[in-house]
Amino acid sequence: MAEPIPIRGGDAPEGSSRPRRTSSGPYLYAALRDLIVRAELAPGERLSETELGDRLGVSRTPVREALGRLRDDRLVEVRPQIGTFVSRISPQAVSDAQFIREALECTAVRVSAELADEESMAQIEENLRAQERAVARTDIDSWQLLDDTFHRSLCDLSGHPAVWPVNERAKSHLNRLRRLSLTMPDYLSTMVDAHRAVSDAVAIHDPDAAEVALREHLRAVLREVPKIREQHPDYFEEP
Amino acid sequence: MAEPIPIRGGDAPEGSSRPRRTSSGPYLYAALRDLIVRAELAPGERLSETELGDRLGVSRTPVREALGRLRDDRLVEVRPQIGTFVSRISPQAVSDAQFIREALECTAVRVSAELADEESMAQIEENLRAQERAVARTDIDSWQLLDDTFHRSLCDLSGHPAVWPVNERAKSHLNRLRRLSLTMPDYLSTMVDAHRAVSDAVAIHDPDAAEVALREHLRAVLREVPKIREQHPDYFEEP
DNA sequence: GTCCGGCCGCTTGTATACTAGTATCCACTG
DNA sequence: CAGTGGATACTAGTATACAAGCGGCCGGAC
Repeated sequence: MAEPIPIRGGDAPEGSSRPRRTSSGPYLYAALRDLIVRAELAPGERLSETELGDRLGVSRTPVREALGRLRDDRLVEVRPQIGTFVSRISPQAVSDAQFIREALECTAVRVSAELADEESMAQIEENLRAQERAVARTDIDSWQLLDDTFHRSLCDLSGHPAVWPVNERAKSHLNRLRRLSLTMPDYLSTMVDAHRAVSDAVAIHDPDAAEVALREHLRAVLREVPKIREQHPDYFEEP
Repeated sequence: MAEPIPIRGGDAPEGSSRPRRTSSGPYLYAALRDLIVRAELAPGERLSETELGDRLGVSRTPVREALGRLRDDRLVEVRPQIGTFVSRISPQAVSDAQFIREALECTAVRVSAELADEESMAQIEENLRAQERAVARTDIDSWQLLDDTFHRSLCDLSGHPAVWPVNERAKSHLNRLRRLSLTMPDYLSTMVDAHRAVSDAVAIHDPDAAEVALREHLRAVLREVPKIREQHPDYFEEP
């Protein structure tokens, strides 16, 4: 790994005086999680608290705070006196994450289908059009952000804002898989079609159809697992 | 609050040499969460990292680790340069927690109803009998532990061990409510009856009945909210 | 050549020192 | 007497020093 600070999206723009009074923990957590999900920190890779601190321009303390949260997410494994390692992809963890995501999002979308109002649906429609534009120019990064916003909007529509953060933390394992499978050609447009199916069902206040469409869509990622495992066998756990 | 270490279940029994090499963070987290759920640390109460460290016999560092996790759970609110406070009960947070719990446990119990085997059901049956004994002698503490085990067993039966930790973290807000409402007389036996209804439905592999029974059971706690709010108005948020 | 043992460098966990920002209280001013 | 400004005693965030354990490496013995 290189030396400087490879944090995505640019680091603190406001001057170089690093010592803010607001905790940098959440920032580091998001940055490291993103690096892990993008496999820029590869599964199995060893992480050094001191080295991460140096590269990120902070001391071990906030780094440890971020690593602690990543450990709660099971994205890293901390072995005392030995080291901290990026978790390998565990089929069980992926299955569990899928279960949690389906349970939360599908339950939420049922409520959302009942509560959906014109304004929210207009926003979601706008998001869908932006997805189509991103797909047209094969802009995977933009699409992935829009995808996240889409799912989050549907979830928030249920009126339970605390659900998404929980879902997002559980979802990391799936994101990591998806990140490795996004090379497929027709993958993106298929996804957008599925999104529109869910959106349409919500718009006409049909909870059953929305749930079915969403569940089907969510399971698409799982079907990529065997291919990915074949491409990157060292990214997976032994058993 | 008193001076010494009021940690429930006794503190480290092995000698007094505190500096183990295994992190005490999870231990402190569980201990503090328990104190908050039991309202021994009252909603709105100010927590001092230094004082907690002194009372628990550790320095600020592991205390901060535990408080960070509690902050993720929204059980404490950290205001930089001001202080750390036990979160007041937020109706929105309770509603969100209820949503998450219903989504996870009800989805899990459907799978569990399909997978249930003789041995697991025998264990659950044993747990139910223990619950009845605990209720018979009005042993609330024991019952609450058994109740937790019951729900966890049903959840784990689904074959997704990672679900319960997520559910448990989200569930804290509900536990705090329940802790305040457990004074009701017939409450306990009603609960055990509801448990048995769920268990029976799972035993005969009836996902629909199991889900309905569980959902109904889970919503029982919510009905206590108005009473509790009347008894402890200062435990709740302003709006 | 092979195997065993001790040293050394690394790791995480913990304690402590330091920084900067907030609120409170009290003295001083109008 | 009322109101305001500043010293002060806190707070959390961060950096750093220290403790203790594990693993690899190297040298020596057989």
